[in-house]
Amino acid sequence: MSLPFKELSQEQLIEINRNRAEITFKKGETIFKQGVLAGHLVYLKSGMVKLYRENGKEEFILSIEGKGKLLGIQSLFGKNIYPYSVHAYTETSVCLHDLNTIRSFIDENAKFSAQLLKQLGDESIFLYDRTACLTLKQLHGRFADLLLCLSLRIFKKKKFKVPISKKEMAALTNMSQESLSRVIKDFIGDKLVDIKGNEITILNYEKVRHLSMVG
Amino acid sequence: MSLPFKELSQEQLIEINRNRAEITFKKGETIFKQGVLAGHLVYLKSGMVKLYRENGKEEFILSIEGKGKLLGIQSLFGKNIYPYSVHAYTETSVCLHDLNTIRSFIDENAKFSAQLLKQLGDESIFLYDRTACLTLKQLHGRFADLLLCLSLRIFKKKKFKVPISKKEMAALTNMSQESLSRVIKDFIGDKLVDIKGNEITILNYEKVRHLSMVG
DNA sequence: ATAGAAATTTGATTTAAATCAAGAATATGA
DNA sequence: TCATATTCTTGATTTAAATCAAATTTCTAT
Repeated sequence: MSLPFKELSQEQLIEINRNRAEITFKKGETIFKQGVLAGHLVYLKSGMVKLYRENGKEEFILSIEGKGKLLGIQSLFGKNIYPYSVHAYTETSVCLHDLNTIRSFIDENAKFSAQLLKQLGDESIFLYDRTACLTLKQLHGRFADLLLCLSLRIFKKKKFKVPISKKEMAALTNMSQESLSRVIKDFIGDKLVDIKGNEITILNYEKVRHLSMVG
Repeated sequence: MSLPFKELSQEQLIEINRNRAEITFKKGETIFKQGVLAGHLVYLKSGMVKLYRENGKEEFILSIEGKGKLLGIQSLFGKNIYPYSVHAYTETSVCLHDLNTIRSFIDENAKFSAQLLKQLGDESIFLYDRTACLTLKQLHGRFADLLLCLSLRIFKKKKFKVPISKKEMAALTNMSQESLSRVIKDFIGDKLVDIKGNEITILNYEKVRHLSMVG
């Protein structure tokens, strides 16, 4: 259960259970699409997704998210549309919570509101760092950041299977596929990581973190 | 008065007036600094500021803001420190609102909370676009975006005096000073803008907008 | 297992933009 | 006012990374 929901009363929990739907998306499916009227707050129960912004034919990946993330808080008030699209990298289970029910909880339960504010605030701060990373760092620093994100934020392990292609990793770090290939070659050569198929093992956190720092 | 404050009751308005301070910062002063314990929500009454993130010796400008902006919402819950620094480009008047008073309003007034959530949500969406702009567009597109931002968001005029140096504009658009010089030369040559000293006039919105679109 | 397709790697070339270096313009101050 | 510093512009050069092109590996389906 996500933090905001921990603040709900018994009755509110009953209410929310009445107004929720559990859905499983298959790998590759779109969970929701930017610009569509927002009807639900989406809680990620399991799986891995990307949030991305579509401008014309270009797509810009905002973040990757896993279990526990709450999507769509931005659409509660103001323009009632989803500000980004969400794509399932893997099979992904979600709970859909009716936005009107959520709004009624904000009316009734200040601690719930406070937790939503905290989630949104944390999201902003995360995005500050991601933006700074993408604009100030160069190839090796950006890839180091991706490794740290996958290892620390998503999988919470030093060895993990990534469900995404190299092409997708290149998009995430905002570089070309070919550049990513070369960066990975360097990382393996320097014994920072081991990559076998889609399994990544981080061999030297210190050096990866250092590269992330210096850019 | 900022939108969230419009939702306050008579008593809450009295309460907030008891717990606020009006301060004027001089050009060049720091309004608050990233990492410092956050004590206030800061309302910009007038002036122009930049929000920037400091990582080591590098600085990354998140946004420029003017009259009406509410700063520090991210620090209400969770880590109680300011996530960015704020620098006054011009003389700037602010109202400082004690964070504990604000927190008590969230307890009491759901509409106030809703407005804060809206502000934070809008901020996220703004940042999505800024990040996409800085990473996907090239020099001319980024400068076009700066012009639109200054003209539409900050000054709300097509002719305005910018209180910042070219060097600062270069930092804002994440390019070198020299590149900015060349871009400006092109813009003037193509009659998109007229620049006399620190006074900018947008001559052709259509073309500026087009450059912003195509990158 | 094998052909064909798709993804990935590698090397060569190009390109956008940074840096370097010098000169011009503007501001500052005794 | 003139001298000095600072900011800004312009051209030449370098550099990081993209693109292009081809080869290699991996995946897929018959």
